[in-house]
Amino acid sequence: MNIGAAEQASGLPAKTIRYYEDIGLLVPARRDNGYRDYGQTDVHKLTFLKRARGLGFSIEDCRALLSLYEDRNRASADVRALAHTHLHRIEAKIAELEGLRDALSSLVEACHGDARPDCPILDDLSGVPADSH
Amino acid sequence: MNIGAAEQASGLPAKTIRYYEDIGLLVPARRDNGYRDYGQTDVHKLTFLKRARGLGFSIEDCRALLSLYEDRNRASADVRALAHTHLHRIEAKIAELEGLRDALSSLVEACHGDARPDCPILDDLSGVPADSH
DNA sequence: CCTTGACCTTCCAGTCACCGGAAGCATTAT
DNA sequence: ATAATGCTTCCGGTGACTGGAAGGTCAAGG
Repeated sequence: MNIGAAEQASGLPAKTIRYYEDIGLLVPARRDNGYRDYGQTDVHKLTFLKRARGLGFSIEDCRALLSLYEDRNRASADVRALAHTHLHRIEAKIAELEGLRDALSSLVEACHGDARPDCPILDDLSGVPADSH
Repeated sequence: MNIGAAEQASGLPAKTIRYYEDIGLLVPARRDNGYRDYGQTDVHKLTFLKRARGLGFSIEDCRALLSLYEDRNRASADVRALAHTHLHRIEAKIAELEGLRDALSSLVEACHGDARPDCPILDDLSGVPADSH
C-alpha cells in the first residue's frame, strides 16, 4: 500500500511516517516507480509506534521497544524494565509540575488582580521576599 | 559588568544571556571594546527571567511579564491573567501525564517481568485487546 | 616587551520530533 | 488531453537553548 493508505491505516501523518524512515525506525519496500510500499506488518509497526509515542515513549525508547517486539525470544522483563524507567520519568515530571502548580497557584491567589499596580507575582519574580504571615 | 559577572550574579549561563539578547529579550549596553555591559537593573531582569523560566513560563510569556514588570502603571490583573493561563496549562499537563502514568502503570503491573517472551505491554502496544476479566 | 591564559566576540551546527511548503514526477479521473 | 490528486525529495522552521570553532581583548608574570 502507498503511504497515504498507511497513513489512514495507522493514524500517523505521512510526514511522520517518512520521518520514521529517515531515522531508520521503519524502512518500507519501494515499488518500481519509487513509491514507498507498506505491508501489513509495517502497518502493525506504525500502529505500535503511534501508541508507544502516545504513551510518551521517546523515539529511542520506541526503537528499543520495536526491536524487542520483533524479537520472538526476548524476555518480558526487558520490556518491563523499559516501561518502568519511563514510568519513573513520568512520575518525576508530574511531581515537578505539581511543585510549579503549587508555587504559581499561591502567587495567583495572593494577587488581588485589580487595577492597582502592586502585584505579588511580579514581586516574587523580581526577588522581593514574600510576606510570611 | 561583563557577561561573566552577570552570569555569576544572575545564575543564568552566559550562552543563555546572549541568546536572550539575540531574541531581543534583554539587550545590554556595549563598551568601546565591544564587550556587553550589564548594569544592576539588567541583573535584576536576568534574575527575574531565571525565576519566571523556572516556573515554566515560555519566552513569550517572559517577554510579556518583563514589559508588565517595566510598566509602572500596569494593572496587577494583567499579570494575574497571564499567570492564571499558565496555571491552567500546567494543570492540563499534569492531568495528561497522570493519564499516561495510570495507563503505563497498569501495563507494568500486568507484566510478570520474567524470562518468558509473552508480555502484556507489547501486546497492548501492538493492538491486542486487553483481557477484561 | 612578550607571552600565557582567561575572558570576550561572532557565527555555525546540533538538539527533539516533527510540520509546512516548494518543485517536480506518477497516477487516476474526466 | 487535461486536470486533480498523490507521490517524491529537499529546505527551512519550531523552542530554548548548548557546544564548539576561530579570533579579538585584557591582566599578570617573566
